[in-house]
Amino acid sequence: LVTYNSVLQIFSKAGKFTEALDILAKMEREGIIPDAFTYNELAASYARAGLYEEAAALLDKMANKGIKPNFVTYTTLIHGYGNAGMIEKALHLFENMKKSGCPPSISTYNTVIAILGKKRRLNDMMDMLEEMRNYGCAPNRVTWNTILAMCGKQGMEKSLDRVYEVMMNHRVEPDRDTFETLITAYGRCGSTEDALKMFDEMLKSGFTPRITTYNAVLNAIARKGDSVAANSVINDMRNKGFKPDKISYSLLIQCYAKEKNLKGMEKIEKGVYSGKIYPSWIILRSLIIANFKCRHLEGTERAFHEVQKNGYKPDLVILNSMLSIYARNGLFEKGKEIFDLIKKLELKPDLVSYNCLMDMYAKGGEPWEAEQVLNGLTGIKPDVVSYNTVINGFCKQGLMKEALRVFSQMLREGLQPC
RNA sequence: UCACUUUACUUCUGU
Repeated sequence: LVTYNSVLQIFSKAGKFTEALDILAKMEREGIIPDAFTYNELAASYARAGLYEEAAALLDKMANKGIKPNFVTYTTLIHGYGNAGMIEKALHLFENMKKSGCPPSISTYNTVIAILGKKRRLNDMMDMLEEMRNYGCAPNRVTWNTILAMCGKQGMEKSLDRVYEVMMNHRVEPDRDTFETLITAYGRCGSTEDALKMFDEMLKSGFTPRITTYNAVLNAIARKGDSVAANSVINDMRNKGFKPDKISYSLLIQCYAKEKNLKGMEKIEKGVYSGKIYPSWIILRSLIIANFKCRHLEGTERAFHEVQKNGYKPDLVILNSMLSIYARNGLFEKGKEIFDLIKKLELKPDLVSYNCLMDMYAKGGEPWEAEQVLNGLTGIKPDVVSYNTVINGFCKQGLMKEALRVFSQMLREGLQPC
């Protein structure tokens, strides 16, 4: 049974569902009864892939087979809901878990806290910490790391300082993950100095950096667009025997973009397009976004072309960026092609896509067409950007009356002008 | 043999 579970785990981690399910079927054929581990592993792999419904369905399946879900099962499923942004479902399942007599573990609390933090529900998060304490569960290092990471993502530098201080006062020993979290968190708050300080602290505490550590440092530097410093980190890591990976390159690209340093970007592009640097999805995607941010049409198109050439399926962020840059350059036909491509790829244009489409008409001197798109939206609620786009289109043509008409329509929809 | 934190990118209007 353990052997089967291990094999199943390998397929699960690789995202190979069919193979994983084959293992399950094989177990049943051979009379090996799957246990909670088996189902938990399956649940985790569904959760990782964002298939929360399939994951949740396993609860019923387990019940049918007479296997009691344990706290790992619940934690996994709660995590799955959280990943998919289904926060209410996650909290609901957490309540059900307690009601069903399955006591939450510290990991369950950590999961819930992470979900609340991601959704910026800070008060609920504090409540959950309180509940956890009352429950007799002391925060562990993962809990602290979670809170530190959250402070960083929200850019709350003061809180970050404070939480770190409190953590120290509680005599919680930071580990390598803690330091990496701190480096990233300070970087996100815009404080490269503190990020570098944390890197020093980490070394002083006797931890050996890994590639993720260097990337965390690189991240802090890249946000400032200091490519000289970034390249010196790359050199450092090379000297320590680490080869920059795709994330390192991606960070370097972002750094150049921030700096509006097209020359620097070209240097990497040359490496990627000549095959010296492996054209991974992450790198090509970064190149599109970086060129897009620099409003560099040619570079954006080139990178987009490479994505397709290498057999990757562009996602909506990429396609919307293409729509946007074509709108900005008045390349109507190309924009239409992207819109068709979205459908051909069986993706659903989202509000951003439609806003770009409207912008294309608005900038092309066809505000009426833009308004038609606006009024033709089904299943998507236009937002302030949509209205602003159309209003702007009319204004550009000097059609103030029409602009005002759309403006009042927007007010009627209950949208606040800005 | 399973779960929680921990390195990249996140796109649209106006000024």
